Amino acid sequence: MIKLTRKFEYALIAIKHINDLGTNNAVSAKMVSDSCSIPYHLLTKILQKLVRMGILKANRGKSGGYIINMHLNQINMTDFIEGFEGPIAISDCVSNNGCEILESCSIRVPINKINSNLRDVFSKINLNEITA
Amino acid sequence: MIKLTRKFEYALIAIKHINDLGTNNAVSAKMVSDSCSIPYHLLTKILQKLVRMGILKANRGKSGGYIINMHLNQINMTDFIEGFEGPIAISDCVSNNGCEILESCSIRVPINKINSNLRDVFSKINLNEITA
DNA sequence: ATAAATAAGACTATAATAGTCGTATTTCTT
DNA sequence: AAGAAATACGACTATTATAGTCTTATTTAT
Repeated sequence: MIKLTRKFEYALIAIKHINDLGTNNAVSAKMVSDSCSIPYHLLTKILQKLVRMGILKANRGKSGGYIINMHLNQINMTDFIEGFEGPIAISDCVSNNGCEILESCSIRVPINKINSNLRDVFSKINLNEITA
Repeated sequence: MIKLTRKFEYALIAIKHINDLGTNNAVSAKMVSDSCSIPYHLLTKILQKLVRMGILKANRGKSGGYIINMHLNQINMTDFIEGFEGPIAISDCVSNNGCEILESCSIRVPINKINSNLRDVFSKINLNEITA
């Protein structure tokens, strides 16, 4: 119900590991995979997404790897979650997506309020607090 | 990732409907099912759980049904969620349940902090605010 | 050239959630 | 006493979401 996906956890762990090894050294997916016990191919897809999000920068080719591309204290968790997983929507009615009883739903308003509260909580936490 | 289960939504909708029809009239599962478009057999299991939680009281036999058994303003969402779905644990490490890298996990502390924040948010919302 | 790296998409496996079905039990009504 | 209408409960199936694997292409330092 309210549980981070494993991919999301892997993303946080990978970011921390890459961040720990310094801003100048590119860290390869293999290194992260070995150090953090994350399945290699799954990890590469996660890292590629983080590159597309602008959080990591990838150096291709031999002796390539990933480096941190943004200041982690400038990325809040709401943005990070929504960039990684899509909109925070505890119920379909929040995003108007596929709810069949939208018109008649009796709890739409409070559900949306809770959703808004959750976004607020996450927006006050920055990535650097997690990878610190 | 952070999404209410449909069962949980059904529970809220059902509680509201039963509450709306008054404290004295028992409301049958069939009535709730028809009014709220919730699959009957699924609903009955949900209602039975709410009875076990003490939120509803069931009258068995003909002309039986369910009535509200607790003041909804005395039930906060943390308790409700945890009674209905189990402990709020955004990650396995929160509950020490089945996480294989618990010892070496680099993000355990901040994850637990976020989990605690979430429980706080939910504990400030009472059931009556949702079914109001 | 070659080795070691990222990129990307198709595919499979597993787990969680949702929904169905059958049967037993209770109790009001007649 | 019988029947109808209700809750109780467990076993089963279907669907969906998540996790993980495999293959191939591309890039680049040495």
